[in-house]
Amino acid sequence: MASPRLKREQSFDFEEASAQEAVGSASASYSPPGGGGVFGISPPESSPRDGRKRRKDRPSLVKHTFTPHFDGHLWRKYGQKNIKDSAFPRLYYRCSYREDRQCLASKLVQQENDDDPPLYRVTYTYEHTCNTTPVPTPDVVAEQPPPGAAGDAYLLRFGSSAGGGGGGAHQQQTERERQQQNTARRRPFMMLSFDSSSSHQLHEQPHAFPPDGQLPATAAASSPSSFTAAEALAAPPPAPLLTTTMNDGGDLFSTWTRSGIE
DNA sequence: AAGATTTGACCATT
DNA sequence: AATGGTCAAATCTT
Repeated sequence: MASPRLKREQSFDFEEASAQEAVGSASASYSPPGGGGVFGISPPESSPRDGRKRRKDRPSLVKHTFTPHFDGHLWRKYGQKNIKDSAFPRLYYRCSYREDRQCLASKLVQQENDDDPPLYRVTYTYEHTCNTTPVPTPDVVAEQPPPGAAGDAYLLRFGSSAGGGGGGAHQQQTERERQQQNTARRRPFMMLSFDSSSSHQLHEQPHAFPPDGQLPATAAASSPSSFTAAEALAAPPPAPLLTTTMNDGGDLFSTWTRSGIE
């Protein structure tokens, strides 16, 4: 129509952000058909209409992080939608090389809390086939491998991507966000260097862990390198709930919930 | 000017 | 029917 653009006031749904969003959903976690990469992703096969594919057939990996934009890959935002069950909108990103390398990797970023260090739930879909060199991600995330590969094991990665080729790929999105949001409340990134030299990162959590929950976080302190599910398998907690808090020093905060997909 | 982002609308799935 | 996800055009920034 003649209306170039109707800037509609985006009235956010102030639903009081009740913490009752998908609590203990009986939805299955998702069962990947075959083995693949980290996601156990299967080839896209055929995409008649492009995009609109069955959400059920898409492998997804849910992660929690404070820096959803710093995962070592370049993403291009292609959409935003407000979810009914969430007080914050959901951001849709796709690999910047999607057209260049047909990288179907995509991710959904959704803010869960409005805490000082807001926690974002990132849902990765498909794996990167762009063959790009991921940059080190100074962030702490909790990965949940698809069931079937190793059962209900989780994978905690602290500052993953040890490669660090230094491709010099600056995150344009980050700059963009800073200008647009300009929250001025965000403190500089937390450089979490899990090195054996310093042992004051993962411990002294003010919050009490589950009685029987042997949080790998403690073990992580001992294992500066990447923490593998194998370690966690040593003592699988009865409750699939991981809650890692960070002390006032502002360092770490991991939250993993089994109800990733709803 | 090009690329990236934003917003609205359409469509697919549930 | 409702929600979520994606596409497309327009807009903005670099």
